[in-house]
Amino acid sequence: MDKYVKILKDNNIKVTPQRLEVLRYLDDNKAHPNVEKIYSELKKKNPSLSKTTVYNTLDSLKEHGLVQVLTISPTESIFDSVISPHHHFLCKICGAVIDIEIECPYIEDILKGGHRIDEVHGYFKGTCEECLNKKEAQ
Amino acid sequence: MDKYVKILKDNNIKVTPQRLEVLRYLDDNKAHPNVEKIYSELKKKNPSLSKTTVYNTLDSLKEHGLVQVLTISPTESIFDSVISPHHHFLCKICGAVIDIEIECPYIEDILKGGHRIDEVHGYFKGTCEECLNKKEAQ
DNA sequence: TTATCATCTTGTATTAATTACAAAGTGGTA
DNA sequence: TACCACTTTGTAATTAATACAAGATGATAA
Ligand SMILES: [Mn+2]
Ligand SMILES: [Mn+2]
Ligand SMILES: [Zn+2]
Ligand SMILES: [Zn+2]
Repeated sequence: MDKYVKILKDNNIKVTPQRLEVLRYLDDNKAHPNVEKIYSELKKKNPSLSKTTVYNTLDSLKEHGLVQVLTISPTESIFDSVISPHHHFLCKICGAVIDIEIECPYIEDILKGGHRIDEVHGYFKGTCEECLNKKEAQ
Repeated sequence: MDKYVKILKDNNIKVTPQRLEVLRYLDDNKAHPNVEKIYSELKKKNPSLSKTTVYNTLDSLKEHGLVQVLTISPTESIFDSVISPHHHFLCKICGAVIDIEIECPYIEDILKGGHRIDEVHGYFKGTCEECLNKKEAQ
């Protein structure tokens, strides 16, 4: 059985071509795309694709814990099919979102508090190495 | 000299009644308000206040490092006049944003990497203690 | 096989946060 | 007092996200 068909079936999500394509796109593109990027890329292969379907599919994948939604950008949600805990860096010049492979060491402490924690996000914002080099070259 | 007048002058921001009121509001209200909250509260005292002015003022305060902008909510920016590094918890039920008094221990390591880091955000999302208790009582 | 029915996709309309812009107001300086 | 740069205000425009209804799809059961 196709890898993505199995993922959807295992999560009791009905298998549709649109959902398979979104899932495949996220798995193949780890560069933290936004909705517009996912939509415009998939629309090349399937011109009748609706942006509403992309939103609905991403909601569904999120509800089943198959993607995480990052709020590192102040203007839009971006999507990450890597579920394992890691941090992110946002370059405020070029907009790139880069993985930072660290994990919050306080989670155990926080979990002892009264709140129930479902998501952990570590965000750094600044200027990426590439943009720093470009600026220096000027 | 008034505390807030001094803050603005020290940062070369022209002193205006609107800016003083925004600054005072943020200093008095640590509950992480959004723009709408700041605007509607200040409009009670100054009915001619424009929301654009609130946006402009918050931008200016942010540029001068006098407030930090949290992107913990997927729908809106929220503002924190506490600049010292601390983490935040968002209750996805009631929307409350609560301070978590911990600091990222990896900043030194990250700073050794190639990116320039200007902002550090630690976000936890889930259900707050109060909402958990309410649910249990049902 | 065919009818039924819930679910999904699509396209459009709407909402809501934010930004753009221009006109009017304000205040310091020459 | 006149000038000028900056600020405030109100409105229009933009844009991400959501709401909604009509048509498509596909599994199930008669
Ligand atoms: Mn990632
Ligand atoms: Mn805070
Ligand atoms: Zn960059
Ligand atoms: Zn709560």
